[in-house]
Amino acid sequence: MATMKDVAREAGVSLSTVSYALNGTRPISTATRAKVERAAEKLGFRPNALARGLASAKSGVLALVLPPEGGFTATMAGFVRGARESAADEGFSLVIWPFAPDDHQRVHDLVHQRLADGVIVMEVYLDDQRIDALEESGVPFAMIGRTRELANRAWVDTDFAASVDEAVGLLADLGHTHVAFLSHSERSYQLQYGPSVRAVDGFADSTRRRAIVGQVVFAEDSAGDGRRALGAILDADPATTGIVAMNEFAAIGAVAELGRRHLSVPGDLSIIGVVTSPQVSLLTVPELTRLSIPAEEMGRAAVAELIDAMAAKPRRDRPRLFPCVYEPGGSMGPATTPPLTTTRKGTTC
Amino acid sequence: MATMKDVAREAGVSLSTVSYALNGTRPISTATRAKVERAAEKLGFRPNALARGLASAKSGVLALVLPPEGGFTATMAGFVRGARESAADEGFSLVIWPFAPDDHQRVHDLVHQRLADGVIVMEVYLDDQRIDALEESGVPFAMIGRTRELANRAWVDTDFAASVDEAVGLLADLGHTHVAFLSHSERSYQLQYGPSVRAVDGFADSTRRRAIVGQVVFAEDSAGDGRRALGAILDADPATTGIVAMNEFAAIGAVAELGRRHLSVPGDLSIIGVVTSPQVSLLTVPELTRLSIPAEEMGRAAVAELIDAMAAKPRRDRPRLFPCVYEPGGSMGPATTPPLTTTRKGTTC
DNA sequence: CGTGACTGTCGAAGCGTTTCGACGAAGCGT
DNA sequence: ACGCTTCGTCGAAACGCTTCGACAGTCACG
Repeated sequence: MATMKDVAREAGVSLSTVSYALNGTRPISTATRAKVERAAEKLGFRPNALARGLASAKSGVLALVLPPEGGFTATMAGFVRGARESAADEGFSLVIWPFAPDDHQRVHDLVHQRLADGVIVMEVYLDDQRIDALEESGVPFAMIGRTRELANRAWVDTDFAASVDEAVGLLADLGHTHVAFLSHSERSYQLQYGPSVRAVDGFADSTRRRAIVGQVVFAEDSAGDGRRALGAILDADPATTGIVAMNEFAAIGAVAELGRRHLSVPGDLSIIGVVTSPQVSLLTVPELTRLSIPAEEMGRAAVAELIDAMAAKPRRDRPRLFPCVYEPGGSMGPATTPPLTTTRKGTTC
Repeated sequence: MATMKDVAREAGVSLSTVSYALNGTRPISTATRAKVERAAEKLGFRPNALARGLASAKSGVLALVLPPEGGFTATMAGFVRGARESAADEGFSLVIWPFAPDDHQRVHDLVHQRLADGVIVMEVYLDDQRIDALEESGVPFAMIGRTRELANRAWVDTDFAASVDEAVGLLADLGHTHVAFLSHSERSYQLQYGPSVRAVDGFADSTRRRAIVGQVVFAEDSAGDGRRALGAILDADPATTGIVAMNEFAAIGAVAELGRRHLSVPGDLSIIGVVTSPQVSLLTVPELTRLSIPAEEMGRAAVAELIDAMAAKPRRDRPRLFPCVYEPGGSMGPATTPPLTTTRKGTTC
């Protein structure tokens, strides 16, 4: 491994000149810079990140904290891609730290060991002690998602209310008047998981404004519970012709259950996924019509917010609330009139 | 941030003594060690990882290289959990680097910048230039998966042949004589993606030995193509009563298609997943009976292999080929005799 | 009681960068 | 032709830790 000293000798200049030439920290004549660059190239010089970090008190690394439990969805992969790209543009490298949500101690440690200059935190709850802890210990951070209190915190988030409202609107335009919302678990709502709360509340609001008969059904993230949930929906309101599904795993079960009941999608019932990852929609037939999270864009934005926060300069004004993107599938159609209540009754029992 | 100098002053000993006391690098009297530890505790001392890394020429970090495309499955999450755990036991922290498979240049750079002492690489192909490149540039690494040539490389892998054979055996024991293998895409096979090749070849071998009529069907990783594949299977051999499914996404479609054809699982057809992640089996009803990858265990083993490789000491002897673990679901039953050829014919057209 | 082998501790020299202050050499206006 | 900036470069001091060599004490042994 060649060091800067080697480069300096090779180029016939001093150590500091090499540093200035390579980083552009101070003006250097074109001739000298060329010499230095040639020498560095020739020796295959790679700056030692540790030494650089030690001297400059910054590591050039941004960390994305991700709970290692329960896999990571295509959406998260999108965040990562976007964040990595944008971090690279700004001269940072992005790493992922696999920590459980409540492991803020470890995050704190690693940051204070200078293994990262700032962190991006995902899966944020409305009231999140992790965030409080990070803030208190002075770790620069940005959230994907947001806490209830936002005072000066850096964040980006999906616009759940708008997305759910758009989904309800699309169904309404097709003549649906009885619509159900297939939510994540009731537990996630009670724990004040931001997306759950905001989407459920947004749905209630949207249906009220649009004078649509709405119901919310909670389900675990599994196909099995999706089947059960579908039964619950039809039992509660047999006139239901549209489903807005945020719980994509349950949605798969719901579609399967419709098939079992000889109800067709979208002939008898329309389903639209909201805040879903594109990949999961491939797991139903027909492919789910959906409003997907603009994950890469959000990842990029999160890095921008973080960098502004680290610089402690006032944030540049840019969007941080992202509406979902409409992606057509085959699961939406006009409402059946009159609702096939009889057929359903027949198959339900 | 307190430094070691502060701790030394507080404890009334020299800098080096603090280092020895905290790291156990040299014998230190119990009294002194206690003093130092108390001082460190009182000041909330955290060693600066960069300085430590710079001085000792090791960073204390292991990196898991993971392609950020296409999400990451519950299986990968398992690798990460296991690897993290075992890394922590050995005094390393584990980070994830989101790099495309062919980005070995970046891996090389980061390692030579001393941002990690070694890397674990996943998703290895039988002939993999990435691995060649890593080896050539002297980066200590271990593979989850394995190349064709293994000369002295560190690896752990799933025992595909054994797992597929076990699945075939389970079906055979239930009386199934016509069994299909639902594989990943033909492209992955042609590109010599290790798991695809080993599983397909293993299936051919197993059916031959067991005198079972076997067929291999390739499918893309989507439910839609799984439906198509199911049709292809029944067209090619209407007597098929068992399916060994390695392609879990396609398996979901296949199950759905069976439902559409009024064929029941496991009444008419049995399906067993092999080398699957537990999570996906929740996406079918009935839940898929499966042989799952012992992901956490493999993650742990990979770290052990890597650490041996870094130390350049001969590897301790331990298993590195892991059979899958049987997890009962509801998708296996005795073979129907005689096969319901007629029913099938009726619904197929 | 001297000798050698440990023990426990210290001081200092790195590790490979960044960055501050200094200092000649030009270039400018007057 | 004179001082005054500005430009380009250098030397040296950090950054916070590890680790080598040295050196007093201790202890057991013959």
